[in-house]
Amino acid sequence: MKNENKYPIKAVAQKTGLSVHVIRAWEKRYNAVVPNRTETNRRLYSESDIEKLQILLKLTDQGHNIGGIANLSIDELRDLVEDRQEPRMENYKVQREVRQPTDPDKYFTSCLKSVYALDLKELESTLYKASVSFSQPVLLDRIIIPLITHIGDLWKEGEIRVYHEHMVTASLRGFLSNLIDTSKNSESAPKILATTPQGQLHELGALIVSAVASSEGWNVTYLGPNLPAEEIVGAAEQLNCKAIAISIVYPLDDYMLRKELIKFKQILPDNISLLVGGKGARGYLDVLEEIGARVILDIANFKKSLSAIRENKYN
DNA sequence: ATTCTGACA
DNA sequence: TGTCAGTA
Repeated sequence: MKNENKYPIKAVAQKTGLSVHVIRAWEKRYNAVVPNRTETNRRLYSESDIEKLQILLKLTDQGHNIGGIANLSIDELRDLVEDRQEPRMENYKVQREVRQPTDPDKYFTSCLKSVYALDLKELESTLYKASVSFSQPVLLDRIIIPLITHIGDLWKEGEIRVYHEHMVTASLRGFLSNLIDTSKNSESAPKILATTPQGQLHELGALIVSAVASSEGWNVTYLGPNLPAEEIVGAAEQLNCKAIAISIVYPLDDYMLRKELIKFKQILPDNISLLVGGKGARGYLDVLEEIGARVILDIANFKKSLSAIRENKYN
């Protein structure tokens, strides 16, 4: 009857928001959480292990040093968390309930259900709830991006209809643009343009890019999908952008798109970086190399390119 | 494919 | 805290 050790370290990382490295480091350095092991030496965490890690994260976010609190018991840690604005109020009941459903996976699943049901209201309301429950990185990495890539896969396999994708697009366009302009304030922030090239109607990838760039501190202008190269470059020049991000989904070998991409080589000023991402980008590696574009294969990659561009003053 | 340890930035 | 190497 010992079924308490269910979670491999990656699952724990996802549920807590800590990286697997930090989880191991806290164990090695402070014995914060010392899980059981499998016969092959892999860590297996219990529910209470996870709960302790969640509380530790909360406390370190509040300014506590991990070294000072790592050895405390779960109960002692709980006490530290509760003393806040209204220390002697009896809302500890409420606190318990709010803490439990804090799993991004649940929101992701719920969003997906809404898509199948074509329930736009439900989808938007779930997204909204998620946006107030999680930090922007968690929201993007654990809910929005998985949702979009999942929808993309389903669409490619013919599991869903065009109108499903349109619904998600419509809903996320509004939602993400909120996310984007609430955080773009600084005049000094580097500017980036996000769009899809002519012929590319699927804008979800460009929306992700916009959201990620925004969360990385860029001033994002989202132009919507299906724009000719001249227009994209023109807008980027007028806005004085350091970078242009375009997203390509399909097909993998579109002659018109190749032509369109080559135009960039002629009209793109060399002080503007061109970033090209999306599942479809792989089909155009040769052209992209020729026009000097950076190919973006995943979000982590994209973030790195963004900071690289920001560093190099001359791009 | 995932995780583990240890070294290093 | 992140990343890389070399294993199991």
